[in-house]
Amino acid sequence: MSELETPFRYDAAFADVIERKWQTWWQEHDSFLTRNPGDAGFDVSKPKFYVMDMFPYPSGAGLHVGHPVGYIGTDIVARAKRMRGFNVLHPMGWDAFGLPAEQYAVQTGVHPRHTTSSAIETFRKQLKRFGFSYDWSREFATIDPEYVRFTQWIWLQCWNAWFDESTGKARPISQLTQQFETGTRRVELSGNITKLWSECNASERRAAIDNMRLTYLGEQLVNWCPKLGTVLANEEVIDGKSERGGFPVVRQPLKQWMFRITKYANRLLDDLKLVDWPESTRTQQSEWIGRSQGAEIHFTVHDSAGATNHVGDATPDVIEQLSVFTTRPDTLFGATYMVIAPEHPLVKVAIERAKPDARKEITEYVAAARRRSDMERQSDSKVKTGVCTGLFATNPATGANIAIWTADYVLLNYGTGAIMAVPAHDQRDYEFATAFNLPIRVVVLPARDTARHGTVLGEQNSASTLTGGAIQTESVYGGEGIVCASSNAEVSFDGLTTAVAKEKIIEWLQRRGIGNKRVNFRLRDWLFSRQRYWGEPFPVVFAPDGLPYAISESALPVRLPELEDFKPTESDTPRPLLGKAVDWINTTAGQAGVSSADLPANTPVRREANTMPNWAGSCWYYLRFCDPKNTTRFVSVAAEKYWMGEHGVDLYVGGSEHAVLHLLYARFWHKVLFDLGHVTTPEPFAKLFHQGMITSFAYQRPDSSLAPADSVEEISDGVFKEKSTGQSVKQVIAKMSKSLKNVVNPDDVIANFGADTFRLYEMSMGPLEASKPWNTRDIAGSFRFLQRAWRLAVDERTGELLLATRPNEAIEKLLHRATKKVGEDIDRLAFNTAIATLIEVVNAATRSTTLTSAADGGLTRDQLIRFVKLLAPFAPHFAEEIWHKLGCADALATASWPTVNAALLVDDEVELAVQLCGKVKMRLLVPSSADAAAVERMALADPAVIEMLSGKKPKKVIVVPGRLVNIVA
RNA sequence: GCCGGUGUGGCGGAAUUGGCAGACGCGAUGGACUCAAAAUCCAUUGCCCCUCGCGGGGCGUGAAGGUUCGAUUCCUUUCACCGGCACCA
Repeated sequence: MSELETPFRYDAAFADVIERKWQTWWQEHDSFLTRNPGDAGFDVSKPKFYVMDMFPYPSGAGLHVGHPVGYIGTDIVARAKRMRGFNVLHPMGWDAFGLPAEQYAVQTGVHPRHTTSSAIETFRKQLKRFGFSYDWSREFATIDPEYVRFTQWIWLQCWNAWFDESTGKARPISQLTQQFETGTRRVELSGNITKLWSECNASERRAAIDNMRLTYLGEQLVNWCPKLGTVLANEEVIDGKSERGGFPVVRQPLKQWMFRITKYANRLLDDLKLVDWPESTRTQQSEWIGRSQGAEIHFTVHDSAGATNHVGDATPDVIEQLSVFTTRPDTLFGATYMVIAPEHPLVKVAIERAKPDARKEITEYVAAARRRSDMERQSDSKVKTGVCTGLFATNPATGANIAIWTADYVLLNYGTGAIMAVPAHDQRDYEFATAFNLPIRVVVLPARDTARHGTVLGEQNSASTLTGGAIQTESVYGGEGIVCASSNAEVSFDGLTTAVAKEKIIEWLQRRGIGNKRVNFRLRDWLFSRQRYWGEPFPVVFAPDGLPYAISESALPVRLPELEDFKPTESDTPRPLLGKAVDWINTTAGQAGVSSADLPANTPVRREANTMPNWAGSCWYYLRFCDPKNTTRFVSVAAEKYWMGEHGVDLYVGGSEHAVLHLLYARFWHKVLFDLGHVTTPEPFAKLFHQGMITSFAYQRPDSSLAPADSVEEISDGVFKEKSTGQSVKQVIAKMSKSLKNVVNPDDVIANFGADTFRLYEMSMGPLEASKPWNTRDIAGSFRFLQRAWRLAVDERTGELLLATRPNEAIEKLLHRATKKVGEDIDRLAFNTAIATLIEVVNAATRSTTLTSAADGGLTRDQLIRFVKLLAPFAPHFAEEIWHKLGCADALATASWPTVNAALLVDDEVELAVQLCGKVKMRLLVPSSADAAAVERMALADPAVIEMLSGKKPKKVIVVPGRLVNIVA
């Protein structure tokens, strides 16, 4: 009945109609088509703004309410920037290679291409329903052959480049060859031998070059599951068994492509200061890179525990050298034993030399350590395990004979895979030493305890009393201080501060030729091979001699072969799935596209059967968006220069889970491209922002297990009971998950309220960066706001505009304030407060309107135009509908943002709080022009203030103009 | 264990640079309109106390201290929750 009376009411069905109408209209009018420099209609005079989302991996499950959070945020920014006169690049695409599609193919036989393209269809359709202002003409997926072609091209750029340490930059391999040929650089062979290029044979020359390329073949341990026939990620391995199926997993070496990202460690670290990123993300990256300064020290290893207590005394049989990296060379005199990683080559030597019992013990320990995943080895930090190798080393400072142990708390891939253990000054070494009764020697005293002397402590950690004073060793002193007990016949470092001692000891080590200064990074080279089907093939083949040859650029892209069956085969040795494509693997150099200058065309070759990881496609997609249709270059020079500008992408929004890997890998590729002159900015992303997670309510039972949302009912406000048992449960916040039945589908929400309401709701939930619980009950607030705004502007009975004939002064002021506030809030991505401001405008204007005299209240035509512009970035369909009702023919998208009249931002009078000793007692109206002295006079003259003071003399009066007066009496 | 983050009404949150704590929304309560309901509009809504009422007072931003005329904001200690993760030598 009411629907008959108000056919133009803003309800879900009406929202659906206008939203689809304007989405079609925008598409037909190319409203969001972005022109590149050189295109017809490109406006050179406008500044650029490149705002981008982290593109999604389209999963079969479709969009989740968490996906749009960031997309709505960037869309608001994109729309506001357009209205402020920027050329805006706002693209969307698909990260489309990935494991889920391949696993689905294993189960069903459906080709990943089909799974992926139907998931893309779903995602695109769902995203389009939100009315995002993407330039859909730039859409692409990382699986598109033209995109793969340039992903492979970038890999070839790395193949054809080397890192020149002298300039700290990548350069083309041709320049390296030139240096060799002219003799400016000698060829380094193993064992510190160098040769001239002319003295080298062909294979030495080839090795010299291959050893310098940014991408190289390296042997790496992988978690191979013979039964599943696949390599597993660390997280997929539990207790040495596969997560799926519980089959045994072995760590096996495998030759794979690597990137020399470590060459860029310094630049990746230093350039973090060039970008406007969240501090926490920059910290995470810099900790991941993990630069630490210290020394490398070489110890001599022998297999006798023979007494060699003095420097230069008896020289036992020296077997090997053992190098360690330490950040605390100043504690060398305190090194009372050494530990090597179970995978360290020296362990093999120890096993060979050990007696049968010991040999068994060591072998078993190493085997056990190898079975444990990295995660496991690193998580239980309390219990230290290890075995003595039977080998000994000489501490070069004390001359002492110290035992070499192996323990899994030392990792092979950090530093040299070996440490000198200083139990008095390192927590882990201390725990290990006390567990195995190893000696502890104090060599650093906190600065204020310099009167004490250090010496070798007893075996136990219990307060060891020493001559000259007690040094408590229940607590390890890991800080800096004053060196003690650090003298030998040659030198003394006693009394020096930690910083000075470090320098002096390194000098001494260098003089003796047994150590040097070294910077170490935690960052490791990037393993870039996967034994999967659904990834980019490498543009490389192997000749009969086993050496790799690059496929020439003109032969790109290398396409994946068709496969019928995606099931991996059981195997004891790791092998890539693509090995099944026998006909594809075996080809000739000519067919594969290797230049005949490198290999004769009829040479039989084998294709690389590994594929690239998921990261490859996401490493450079922001560049492709600048010029996605280019068939001759990965991006045109002009488009890259214009859209990337001086600092790169102006705003990049995505989840903080990508804080390290994706964002570090993309920076690395970008820097390589920068060094080779293909891009113009040193960094890809100027400003980064992480949107928060959308969580959901979950219900916790008294035993803290969680009950599915659909099994719980709300008895009264905030009181929940489980339906089946009647047990009361507590409402808590949890991640959305299928098992908890608390996943919200955005399609349902849009069907019930419309896309504009959805956008407003997600943006008003709280700060964009915060994680927030979805609460369906609250959506009504955003919906009612739009309904109220609609009624303010439009007669629900007739559909005609309701316009005031004269402006209300208070509303005019409010509108100017709102214009300023909304603009500023969009700039700082504070959309929740911007929306609150818009609500205030509507509420104020609504209140001044009575139902019968519309013409006197509400907004004037001019005010409504401005209001609709402010609302447009948030609720674009709604705004566009009213905009066109107002008689405007062009798209609201490019209308100009309203200007603020500064004069209307100030009031004649302001209300100040009057405080007595910091407590608000009353309020006082003063002219806003009054200065501090005048305000003080007025306040003290106010009768209420005089009464409040009751004769007391004010000691001090603080006036904060426009805010408050504080009288201290 | 370490690092990072967050704690503000019944709920989501606001307070941008040390200056009136609780904007805005949800929920709740009362009223108007209606035969009635929905919708809408109006009012109230941090907690506690005094008061028939008008009013008035106290407490209050996880907890305890500190700095300051003044602290949600700065400092110290501490608790809880969330996220990440390394035994990094």
